[in-house]
Amino acid sequence: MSKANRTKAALLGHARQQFWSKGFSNVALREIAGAAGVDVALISRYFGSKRGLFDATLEDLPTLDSRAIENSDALIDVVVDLFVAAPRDGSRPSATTLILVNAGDPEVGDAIRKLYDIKWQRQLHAIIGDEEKAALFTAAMFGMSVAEKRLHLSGIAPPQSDAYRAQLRGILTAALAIERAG
Amino acid sequence: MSKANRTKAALLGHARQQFWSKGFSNVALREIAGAAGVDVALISRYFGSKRGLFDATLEDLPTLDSRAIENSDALIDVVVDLFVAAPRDGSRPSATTLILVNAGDPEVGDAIRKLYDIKWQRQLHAIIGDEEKAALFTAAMFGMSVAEKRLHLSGIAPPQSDAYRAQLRGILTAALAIERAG
DNA sequence: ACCGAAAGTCAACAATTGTTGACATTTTTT
DNA sequence: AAAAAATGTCAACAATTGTTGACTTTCGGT
Repeated sequence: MSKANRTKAALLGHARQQFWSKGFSNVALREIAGAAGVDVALISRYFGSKRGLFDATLEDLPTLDSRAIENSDALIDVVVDLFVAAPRDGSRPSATTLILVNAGDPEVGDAIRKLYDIKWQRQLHAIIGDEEKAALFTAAMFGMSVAEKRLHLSGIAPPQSDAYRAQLRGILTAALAIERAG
Repeated sequence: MSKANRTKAALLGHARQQFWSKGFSNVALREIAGAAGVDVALISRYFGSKRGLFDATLEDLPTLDSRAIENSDALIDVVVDLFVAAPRDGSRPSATTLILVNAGDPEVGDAIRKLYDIKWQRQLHAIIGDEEKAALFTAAMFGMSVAEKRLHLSGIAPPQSDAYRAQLRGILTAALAIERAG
């Protein structure tokens, strides 16, 4: 890897870490450049603008591969594993966190929501086969993410315990079991 | 009401509307002052600082009165009513929205979470009587809030329809019904 | 070793933002 | 009506931020 590419990668890594945990507007480019041990000007050169750098981090957003998941039970396994496997040291904030911390930002909010729709919601709909259940499933996912990562509720089990898996599995299963309304 | 108090109230109202929908750091004081038809300098005079004005809006955070709610069934009714009654025109953003849009803000995030704990989580715990169920209940609440107000998922029913009430009631009931893990 | 491109630094910019103090206007009190 | 207090405006500040262009330094190929 060329020197420039290594620098780009370093910038991208720190950018993701910061943008995805504090939100687009709460991060100063000089922080990112400083963390990467490089001058701010390189960001403009390599990524065009702050927004360009942010958009580049969005490439890292994981996709739910609907072909590899046969039914709702398998889906729950995959999602639970994703949640449990996510590092808690802040080195790689989750996709749900990305969405949450940018929820109020008028500049990037729409772009993120659109991306989430394409990379997650459509696959969920395809797997679950019911738009309402897919929406409630998403609600359960984000709810757990907020409760654990943002509110730090003491009623949520430690993130890598079996009890946590059970809670997560419980609410996801329950969301899928809600019978159609009206 | 004195002239000054009316101005204070106007500033406070627009501040709440903006802070609670876009987040603390995404709002410029000149926007708020402009909306109130007054000069920015008055904010410093009446509220000390931007943070002072923000903290003043936090007084409006609704409290869950645990004494008036006898059991979990009544709790669900109250919460569903709160969600359905919330105005959707942005004039009075909900408490959940306040927390979500400020999730990534290092400056005010902690203060808000502490306040939520005092004004909501403890009451929920008292009513439900089980810390784990209270946490899952909160997760369900926030999940629905994200799914509807932020992600605008088409699988969520229109916010004031009976179908929406049913969805909300469904996931809240389900959260309380999850049997203890491990 | 030399040359040129690649990689990076530095200083300065314009815009925005929170905050402050001096000043003007309005309202109340004497 | 005059004085005084309350209310509000205005201009300027210092700090921060994204962005740009000119200048250095580093490095690979000849």
